[in-house]
Amino acid sequence: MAAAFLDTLNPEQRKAAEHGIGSGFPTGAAPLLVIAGAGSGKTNTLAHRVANLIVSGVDPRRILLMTFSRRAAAEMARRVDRICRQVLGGRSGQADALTWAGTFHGIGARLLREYAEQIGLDPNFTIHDREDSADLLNLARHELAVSKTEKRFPTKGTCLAIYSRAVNAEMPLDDVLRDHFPWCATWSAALRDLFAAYVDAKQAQNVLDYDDLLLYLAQTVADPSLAEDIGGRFDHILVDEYQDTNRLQSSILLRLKPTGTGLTVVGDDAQSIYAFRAATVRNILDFPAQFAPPATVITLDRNYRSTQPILAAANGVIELATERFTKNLWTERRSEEQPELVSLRDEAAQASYIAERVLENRELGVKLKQQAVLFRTSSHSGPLEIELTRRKIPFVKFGGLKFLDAAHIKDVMALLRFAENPRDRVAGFRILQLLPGVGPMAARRVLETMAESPDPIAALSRIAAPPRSGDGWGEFLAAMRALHSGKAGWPAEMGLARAWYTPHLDRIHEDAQSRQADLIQFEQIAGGYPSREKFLTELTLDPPDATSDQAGVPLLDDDYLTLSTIHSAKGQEWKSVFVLNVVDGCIPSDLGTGTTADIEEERRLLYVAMTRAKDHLHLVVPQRFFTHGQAQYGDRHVYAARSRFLPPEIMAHFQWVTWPAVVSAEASQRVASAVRIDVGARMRGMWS
DNA sequence: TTATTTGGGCTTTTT
DNA sequence: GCCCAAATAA
Repeated sequence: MAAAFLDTLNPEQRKAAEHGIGSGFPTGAAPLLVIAGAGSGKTNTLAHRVANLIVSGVDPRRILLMTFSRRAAAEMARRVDRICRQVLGGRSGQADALTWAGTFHGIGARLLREYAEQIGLDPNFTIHDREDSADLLNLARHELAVSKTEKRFPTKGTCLAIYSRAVNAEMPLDDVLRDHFPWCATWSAALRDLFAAYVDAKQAQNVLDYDDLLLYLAQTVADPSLAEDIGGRFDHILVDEYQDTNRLQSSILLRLKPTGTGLTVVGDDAQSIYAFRAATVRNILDFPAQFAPPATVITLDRNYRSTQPILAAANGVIELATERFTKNLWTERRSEEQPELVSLRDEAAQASYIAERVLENRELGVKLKQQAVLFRTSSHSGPLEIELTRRKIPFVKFGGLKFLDAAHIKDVMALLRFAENPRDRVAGFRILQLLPGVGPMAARRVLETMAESPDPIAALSRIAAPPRSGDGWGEFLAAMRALHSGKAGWPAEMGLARAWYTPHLDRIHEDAQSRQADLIQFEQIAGGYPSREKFLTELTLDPPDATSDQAGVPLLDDDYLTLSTIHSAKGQEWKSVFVLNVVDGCIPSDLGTGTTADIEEERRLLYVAMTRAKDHLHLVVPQRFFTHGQAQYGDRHVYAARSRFLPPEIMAHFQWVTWPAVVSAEASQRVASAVRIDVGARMRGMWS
């Protein structure tokens, strides 16, 4: 049965798409590892493999597809659907049946709700995001009174990072402290107590944090009969971006498919950039040997994305890595244009350079949507965002601060979550303190009374209004009861929540107006979800990750420039890519230069950024770099050196440019003398 | 007990 | 600049 739709693939891609399909099918596919370099058609290959499985008779509902983000999952489902329609002649609905596509965390949440009864979990658990987890940890921290000791105890954020790494790397606490948090090593015993209290609190409140979604699932499948039950629901499990999974995730996978039958993992060891989240490149490197006989390995090293000079430069960067990588990419896309290494004065010049080049590109026919600006740290794009706004160049920014992190959004989320799960103390603590006259003490008393009762909402109704809470208390009770009853239905409940919150918003925030606009947008987003539970769960696991200069998300047919952290740019590509601040201290980040492993990860980060470009690549090097930790327009700065990942020996891969081009003194003189301004009027204008 | 002010310490990437 | 904790005022 020659499948014509696979003819578009190259021989290696085709091998990956056809592996194990044939004799002994559908249960006989031996484990497969695909090492897929940047731009090697990885997503396309994986989509063809999934489509091929479906076309060959595998029930799509029995395929589990794990991706790194929901966006990636949706894209994969879309492509599979398209291929299936092509092959099966327009019969639709095949890929809709690809019901098990999502992130490890998302799949975990879904399976845990389904198996809750069997593992002693209340299926109505709510999920804490990182901030919530840190807040709960903080409450536990205060109760243990470790915050009062003479020497400063690690902050809640650090505590959570330590906890999270121990869980995700499946490492003992002391090893984690030694390897990653040596300055906290003296707190080992106190941290252990704190984590124990944290776990107790989560269980008493019926909440799970991100790590629990994996941890509970791992514990569930540690039971052989449950593992067989869950693993048996899927004939095939495919995992994308395997280089960015951690030990805990690989444990889950191996317990689901101990023999590796039906297992496919895809990834690129050279693009591993999530070690800070306990991802380990060992997962992908050690994968084949986990099985007997070992997994088949297929390498895709032909790059279809970038021109040869861009690839040569990227290969140059990654070849200097201390660890040898498994492959070098090659391409047949010739070009005369080398990547540019642009040297300029400071970040302000960097911003105008990019604005100008972006517009110039657009004149030449490259739409804004086909261009992107990438950076190591979200805040690095600040000056550029101001410049773009000034020049009215529309942009959307990915990564960094999220919509959901804004205080007013979190307030409304907390109210909804408290109604969903009245035992969720972090949500309750936040909401109660919004009421005038209610502070930490009053809130604590209310929550404690609720916690003791088998029916917390009834208990809440009986509590006497805290002194000085006024009308606020009655209104709060009414809102809580209405929301908890669920009578209004979804998304009407969102309107209810917003109506309750609006007076508080006006009272608390100066800029209530713009925040109110956010909330209206938030209500619209809510309408896209079928229920409150789905809304809360999915928004926590997959928050909208873009912010833009315009109110609301731009329409899909609008043209806009993409600004993104390098991490958030994973898997994407643009015709023209600019990388900001390719300077020691930014790439590598001065915070990430502790160990060799840290530095190597930063090198891969630059490699990932460079390999996003198809035709044009600009690495920008500002010579003067303003340090943070000071007022805006302060002048503390350092003279930055070009990133250590661009040493002299690979400079031949780049074309050097300085900007602005040197102008003769005479010309600049003429420009200066033509300018006339009234400084006095401007001074007076400052006060009128 | 709550609300507001002040001073000191830290400052990344994300499911 | 932002978060946090301690100090101070209501």
